[in-house]
Amino acid sequence: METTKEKIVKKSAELFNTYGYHACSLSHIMEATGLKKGGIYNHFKNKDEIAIEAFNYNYDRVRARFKERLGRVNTPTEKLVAVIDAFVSFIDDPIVQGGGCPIFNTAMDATNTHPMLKEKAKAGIEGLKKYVEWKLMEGIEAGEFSDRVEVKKVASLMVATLEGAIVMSRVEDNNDCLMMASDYLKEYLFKNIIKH
Amino acid sequence: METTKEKIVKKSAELFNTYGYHACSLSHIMEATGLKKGGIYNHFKNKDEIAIEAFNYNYDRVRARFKERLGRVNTPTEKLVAVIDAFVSFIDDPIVQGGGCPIFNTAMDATNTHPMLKEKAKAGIEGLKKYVEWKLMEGIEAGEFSDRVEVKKVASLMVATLEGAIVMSRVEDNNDCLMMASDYLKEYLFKNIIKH
DNA sequence: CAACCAAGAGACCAATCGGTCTTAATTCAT
DNA sequence: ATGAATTAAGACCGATTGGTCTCTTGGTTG
Repeated sequence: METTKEKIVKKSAELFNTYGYHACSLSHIMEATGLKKGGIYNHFKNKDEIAIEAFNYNYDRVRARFKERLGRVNTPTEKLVAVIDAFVSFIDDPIVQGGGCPIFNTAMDATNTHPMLKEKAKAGIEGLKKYVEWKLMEGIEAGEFSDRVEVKKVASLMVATLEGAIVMSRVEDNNDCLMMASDYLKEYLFKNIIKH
Repeated sequence: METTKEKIVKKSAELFNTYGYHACSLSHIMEATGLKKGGIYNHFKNKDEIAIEAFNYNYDRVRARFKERLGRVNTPTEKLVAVIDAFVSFIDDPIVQGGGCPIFNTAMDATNTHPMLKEKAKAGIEGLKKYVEWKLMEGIEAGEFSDRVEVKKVASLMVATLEGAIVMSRVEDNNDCLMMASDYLKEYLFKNIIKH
């Protein structure tokens, strides 16, 4: 069974990701959880604390999604393709509910307005990049990828492209942009990363 | 001389771009303009109207930036490179003040919270893509670019990559990500778009 | 010079914000 | 079974939100 606190974190995580920190008020959280002020502030000392835990929850979910997808496949090439597909999967994630990538959303929402949250988002994006870098390195070490691959550059590019495409697909109300980015990156992968 | 209304629009445009619609209150606008409520609501009927005009102002500035940069060069190849450089220039634009691309920012800020503004941002991003598509077509017609270039796909990819990289550079407090994206896209341009 | 008019100050408003605290009810341990 | 501790309700708080309205002021025009 899910505790009350877990329910608050989960619902808030959805709300913060959909509307952003500043557009999501305590009344929204109260309505979504069916609780009143007392029931919420019994578990958290303020809104910031909810936001932080909500971000952690979302971040853990993102990581879990990657882990799950990468667990299904074996070779470095398959794993990199799975990374791309994991990003794509955020567009119609039933939990994320058309909200896009929670890490990137938080980054944008908090950059100039919420230092604590911004640092968390920054670390999150850094984590995402490291994850891709790691998979690239594995491929190089396994001899499957060219050792001339600029690991940091490619990882940075992949994350930027996919995150940008997620946002664009969201604002355009269709998946075209994200699918094109995904196709393109896979093409790039086979042409420029994988040894032949 | 700048009218009071122009001053309000300009200052608000900066504030909205830096903090987002929901994190920017009328008090912020009052402080930035040195005006009181009466002075502001004498020119606008509500906050939304200010936001819309501020967006238009920012959008016009983005377009002007592109036009200016593209006006300096002549060949299709140079023009495409100039498009990339124009995107890059948003990272340290003195007016944008580390706020990134106003169109993309508005898109993220408004997508699930402000339908009117979202539509404007959507149209703005569409406009950006069309602009790049246009420059690609010019290059193809001039015989300078390969006619096998998938115009829509490349334009979408370029915008997504650069916009994503701008956000990432902003949250990481350095230009690395954006510069890598810029380098990469230029490389891609010379390898896969330009005829040899 | 007088009349007028647009511009801006700032008091005022209801609604909402995040947050506190008391109180009632429930659960838990003894 | 009883006492203690946890849980949530909801009244309440000051600050701030977007927005209205009245009044003063400074310039323009007849």
